[in-house]
Amino acid sequence: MRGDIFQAIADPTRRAILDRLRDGEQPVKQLAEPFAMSLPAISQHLQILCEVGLVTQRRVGRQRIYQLNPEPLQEVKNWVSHYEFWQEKLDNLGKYLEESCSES
Amino acid sequence: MRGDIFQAIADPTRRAILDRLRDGEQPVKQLAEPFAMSLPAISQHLQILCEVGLVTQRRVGRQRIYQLNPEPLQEVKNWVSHYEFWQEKLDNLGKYLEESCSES
DNA sequence: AAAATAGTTAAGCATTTACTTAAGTATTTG
DNA sequence: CAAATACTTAAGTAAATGCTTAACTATTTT
Repeated sequence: MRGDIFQAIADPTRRAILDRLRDGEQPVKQLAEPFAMSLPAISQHLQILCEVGLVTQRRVGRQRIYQLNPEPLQEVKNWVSHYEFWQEKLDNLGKYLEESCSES
Repeated sequence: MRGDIFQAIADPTRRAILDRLRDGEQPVKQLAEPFAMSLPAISQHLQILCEVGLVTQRRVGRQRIYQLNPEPLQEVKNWVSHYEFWQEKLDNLGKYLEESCSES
């Protein structure tokens, strides 16, 4: 299970594919339908999702059925959760001044 | 606040910088210290983090103090949370067969 | 005012990424 | 068995990414 999960979910198309798979397992063609993109492109995205374990595949006839496996998202959840204490802290502090990203 | 937050946290160096900032606000040089990378590289990463709002900066003398602002991580948390129902569902189903990513 | 410090901005470069089209592999159907 | 279907794999490409070094800006120190 190589590949980085943060990298895997960085691409909006890949996130949309995962979102789609929440409606249930689906063959590639059906999955690809809403995207303005070639089938190979989707196939490649699925490969990447598979490599980090976010999807699994199985064959049914000439179709490949892809299924969601959200378990690797735990790593993301865990990482984000480290910042929740901070969130509260900020909430308690109330509003603060927003600084720009590049003021000379 | 342009830029994609999923993209921003996709890079391991950037995540490490954020992790570091949990210990408190810091000037660039101090932040950069543990990384085997030039100062401009860190500065560029900070720029990207700033653009998605994950850090804010302020000047103190000739230093730029960077501070963590975890609020934008809420978007990530929200997205991931959509998959928690799924997690439970899988847990209840128990173990299932792991398929490979490329079996012919 | 000159030199040092802290950092950014600019320019260039190698790699990776996200596609594309074309060709190949299974499987099923006529 | 030939044609169609559902993909994947391969090869190529343009654009984005993550660095580098060199030059610039702002502030402080001497």
